[in-house]
Amino acid sequence: MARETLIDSRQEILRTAARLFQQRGYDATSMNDVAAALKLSKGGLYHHFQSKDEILFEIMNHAMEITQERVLGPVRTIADPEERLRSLIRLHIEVVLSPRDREITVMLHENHPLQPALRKRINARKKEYVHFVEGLIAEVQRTRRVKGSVSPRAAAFALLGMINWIYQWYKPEGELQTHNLVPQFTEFVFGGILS
Amino acid sequence: MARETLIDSRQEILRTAARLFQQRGYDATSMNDVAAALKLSKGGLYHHFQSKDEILFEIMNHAMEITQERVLGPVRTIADPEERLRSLIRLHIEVVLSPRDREITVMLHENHPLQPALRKRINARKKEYVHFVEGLIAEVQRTRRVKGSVSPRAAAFALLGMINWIYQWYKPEGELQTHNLVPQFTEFVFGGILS
DNA sequence: CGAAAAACCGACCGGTCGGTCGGTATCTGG
DNA sequence: CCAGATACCGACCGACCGGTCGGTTTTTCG
Repeated sequence: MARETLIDSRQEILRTAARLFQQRGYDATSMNDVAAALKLSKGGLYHHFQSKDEILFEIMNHAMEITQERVLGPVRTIADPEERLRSLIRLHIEVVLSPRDREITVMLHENHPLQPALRKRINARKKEYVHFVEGLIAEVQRTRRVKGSVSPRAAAFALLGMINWIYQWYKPEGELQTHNLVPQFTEFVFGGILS
Repeated sequence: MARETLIDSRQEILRTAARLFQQRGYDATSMNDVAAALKLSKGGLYHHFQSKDEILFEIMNHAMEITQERVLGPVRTIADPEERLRSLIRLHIEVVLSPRDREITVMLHENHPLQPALRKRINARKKEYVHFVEGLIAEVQRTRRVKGSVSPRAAAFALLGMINWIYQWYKPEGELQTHNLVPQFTEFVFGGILS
């Protein structure tokens, strides 16, 4: 079972690294820190990954896969466009706030440290997602026969901005929590502050 | 004019440092980089600032002052609440996108590197701003007699998120530019995607 | 003009960083 | 049980980082 354990090790390293990167930031976290948190030496850590860059890239890639599986996947099965958008908002918020998935926050925050070649690959996947949201919004507007003073593109960026920014201010012990954040942000998207 | 030139020097250093921090990130920019960009030696740079921390803190402080002067100041003179909010949205977007004010982007992105004591002071000023927006939204909802399914607090975070996130995707050469971004985001805030 | 103050230089310091490498322990399949 | 592969260790490397300091140039102003 060499193959399996190697994959498992890599996954566990990525999980721990993602946690540390989110807590202290990528640059402020040394490979020694990551190794120590795994009760490993730095040399041992380099047995599994070639570079710090590779770890960050894999974390971000994993984050995109999580988005694919936990947001896009479920959402695509929903027929009604409006319900599809509502679900996307809820699932996206849940993924951003999930304490299990620190990869997402790392992906949202740490683009700079990635070397250009790898960053381009991540950005390409991000663009796909924006396009999906844009198309979904356009579909909702069409079915509702909206005159559409807000272009789907601008609306998509606005929607993703308000959700992706959550990690900057969210405190689990605060008054705004997942269960009341989701309905309120959903209402905001559909009707603004005057709904 | 010793006093004046010293202040000017500091301001110029802050401007250059902010530019570099925004382009390469705070951690990836060394004090040598900053000094070189100013045609200065590292020793000469340390004649004006005690530490890299201090520079980052001053940049962020400056960013808050810019917000105060260019957004809150003008906005306060407007009597009508709805018009006040519309102006705030426009001015805030313009400040985020202004190529002159890189301090804003640095403040938005680089909270982690700041040492806790200084970070708390910046966060306090940020909170004030959120409160102001929250109050303004509440006022608009009151004058419009909205039943208010979206709390002013959630709406304020949504509004600030969609605007503060702009720096993550905005490209000056893209199809979405300041002049069409402002009206569309404004519409989005007041009426969501169905307006 | 001249002296004090401000601005600046560049060599240097301790420390840490990402990454390497030769060797050892541990595990696995025959 | 043994041999080969895998996992891991820990000492080490060169580079660079933030920051210091003694000395030199430039500016200011009486």
